Amino acid sequence: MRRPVAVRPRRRPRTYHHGDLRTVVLEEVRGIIREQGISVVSIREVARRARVSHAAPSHHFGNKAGLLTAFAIQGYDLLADTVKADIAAAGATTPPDVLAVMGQAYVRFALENPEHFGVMFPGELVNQDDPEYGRATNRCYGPLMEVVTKGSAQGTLSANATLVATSAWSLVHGLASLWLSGRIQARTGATDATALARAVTELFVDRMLRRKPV
Amino acid sequence: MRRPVAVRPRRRPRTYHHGDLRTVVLEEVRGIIREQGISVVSIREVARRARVSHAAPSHHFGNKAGLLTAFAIQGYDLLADTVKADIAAAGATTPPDVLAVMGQAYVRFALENPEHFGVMFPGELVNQDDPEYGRATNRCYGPLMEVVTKGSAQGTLSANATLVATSAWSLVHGLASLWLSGRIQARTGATDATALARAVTELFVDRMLRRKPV
DNA sequence: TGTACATCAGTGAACGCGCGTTCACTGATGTAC
DNA sequence: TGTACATCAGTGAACGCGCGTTCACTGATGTAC
Repeated sequence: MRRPVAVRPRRRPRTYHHGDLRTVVLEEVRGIIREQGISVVSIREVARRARVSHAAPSHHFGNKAGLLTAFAIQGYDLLADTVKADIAAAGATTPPDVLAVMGQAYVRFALENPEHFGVMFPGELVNQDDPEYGRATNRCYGPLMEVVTKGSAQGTLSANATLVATSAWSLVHGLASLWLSGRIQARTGATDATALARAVTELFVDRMLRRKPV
Repeated sequence: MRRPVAVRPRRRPRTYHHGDLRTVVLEEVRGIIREQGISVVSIREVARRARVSHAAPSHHFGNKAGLLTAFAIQGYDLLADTVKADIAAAGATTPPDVLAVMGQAYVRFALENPEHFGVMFPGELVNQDDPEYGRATNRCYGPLMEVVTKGSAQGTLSANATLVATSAWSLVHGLASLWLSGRIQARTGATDATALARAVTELFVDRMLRRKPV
């Protein structure tokens, strides 16, 4: 079975040690969700796609909850990176501008990574006690709280900053969720999610954050 | 096994025909989700709780997708009823007022029926081709489109009414989702969802719908 | 440069379980006469 | 009021399947000397 001649040609004749199995397994999780849905994710299916024995993923992630927790953590890190990069790219500095960019980045992340987004939020699948999980979520919420606090102190955001932050977050989260479930397209005929996200976000910022009070 | 003397005391010695199995099964679906999570829902578990053979639910719903579709349909009907009742109770008549009430009713529905809410929106579990499903969702979206169209024609809602409607829907959907996942409580320390929903909705209506333009 | 050895990553077999679906059946109900 | 019969609702056994987890193991790697 381990002879150089390939008895099972599709079986990778590579080394015994995979090299980067952890990364590959997380990619396969994503692939399964994208192609077949989250209910199909299993340790055995993921191992099959990665061409390793089904005990190998358990070796890395402990159990199924550990696997999905790792996938969710990857999602939070990616979200934090996306938001950070977009703020830098837009050169946004004032709290209202930063908030507007953050909102669009949030939606962009969800649309580009629906597989992660769908695992990060229901929460039922994930081991929320994992300290890495807490660290990763803090990387996302920290910047939001920071900008809201700053804007509140400066007076560039209205006094009830927490309420505004909650509204902003709800707005973009709901927009992303409804778009991903296909409801918005079905009901409004919209086809360009990015344009819609920009319109919704800018409307919100203009009206709610009084960027240019008249 | 069917003698009057109860061999298995917990087994209902009732009639062979259950009488209202369909209703009971849907209640058990709700119970399972509430107590153990949606991943635990299965035809066999639902049958166990209803004290019938596991073939009985299949007889009513065809298969598992049929069961969850029926549950989602029940949710949409309940949502439509909730919104309708709240509008009537509030005596709202102008489009902005109606929209504000609808938003709060949407959140109230989600908070009071998290089990249904969680099945209605992911969509992966549900047979969306079911004509009853289409009917039930139309009962929900119809009134929203109606009030937006009316307000747009009257001029009581801003011209880009579809954008406002999408924003409103996203806002309350996101608020409900994030609250149910526990994120908002964890991050803002809020404890009263109803009060928060009122505050968010009223802020939105006041700023976005220009009820009293200054 | 070579060797011994500890550590690590992945294997493969085994376990017990709960699941969805199907099917011939049977008990109960209700309707026609 | 009684009877025959069609229809309906629920039964119980059987099927094959994929799953998560565990465990003794083995091949590969890397480090100390």
